[in-house]
Amino acid sequence: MASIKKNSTNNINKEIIIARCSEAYAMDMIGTRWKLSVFYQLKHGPMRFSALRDSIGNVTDRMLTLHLREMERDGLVIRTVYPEVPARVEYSLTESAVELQPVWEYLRAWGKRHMDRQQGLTPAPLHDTLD
Amino acid sequence: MASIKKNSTNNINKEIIIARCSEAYAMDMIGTRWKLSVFYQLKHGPMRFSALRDSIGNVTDRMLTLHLREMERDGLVIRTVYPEVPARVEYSLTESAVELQPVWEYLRAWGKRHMDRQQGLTPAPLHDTLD
DNA sequence: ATGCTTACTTACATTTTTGTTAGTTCCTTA
DNA sequence: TAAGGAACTAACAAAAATGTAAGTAAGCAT
Repeated sequence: MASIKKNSTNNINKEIIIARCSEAYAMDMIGTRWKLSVFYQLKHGPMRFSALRDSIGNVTDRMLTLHLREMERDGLVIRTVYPEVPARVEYSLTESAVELQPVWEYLRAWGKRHMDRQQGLTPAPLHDTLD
Repeated sequence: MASIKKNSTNNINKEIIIARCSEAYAMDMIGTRWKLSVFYQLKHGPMRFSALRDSIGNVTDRMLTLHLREMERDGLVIRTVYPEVPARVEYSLTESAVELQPVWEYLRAWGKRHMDRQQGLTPAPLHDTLD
């Protein structure tokens, strides 16, 4: 998120998948840590930076900024600066972002169903756990 | 994916989000590099490990194994071993995984629309790029 | 006994994402 | 002149995901 090495195998694989698969393109754009929270908070209208940060909780300024910047670049949020003092900056969802709503709803329902199905039959953890 | 530190801030944040938000739970389970490709390939029926690897292309044995193991643990794929020689192992989608199909379809359409909207108006890259 | 194939595993290296801490800038009010 | 709040940015550190290269087990054919 801070700097990317264009010709790493990692990045090349990512771009190959994205190029041939719009689902992957979409997933890549919406799948990182704080983006879902941003969608969720902005669902009912614009919010300023600090309100967003406080209502999400647990995000640092830096993390929120990084994710918002990516979302802005990707056409998912709009950033509006009001020339007041102290500064007021509001974020809102774009048309495209609003159109993702059905996905969240479906995934929410699916998630609940699946979680229930998995109850009780969850096997041992897959990875080593330190601590 | 190899080892996770239970009480890192990173992991704790992740678990907080997952705990209060089934969409996040779902996204967490389906959002890593090769999983979408696995869903896609297995859509029409079971496949053996090598076929999966070859049809995805660009995956290494290790990466494919890791992702399949997670998906198995998470109730998304079923692993069936046929006691032949050389070994034959087939992977297939679970009910739950099949029920994700609408999501892929929606995201595919959304991805295309959004990609078009973004055409031409793509600003400069967000991050530094080395090389 | 050796080689062959499939489906892995191991040990290690690199890249990417996430987090920590401490600034900075702008203008305003005390 | 100093303090203050909002919205950041910079430098650095840690954790997690991904990739590379080589090796392993099982057992049949040679």
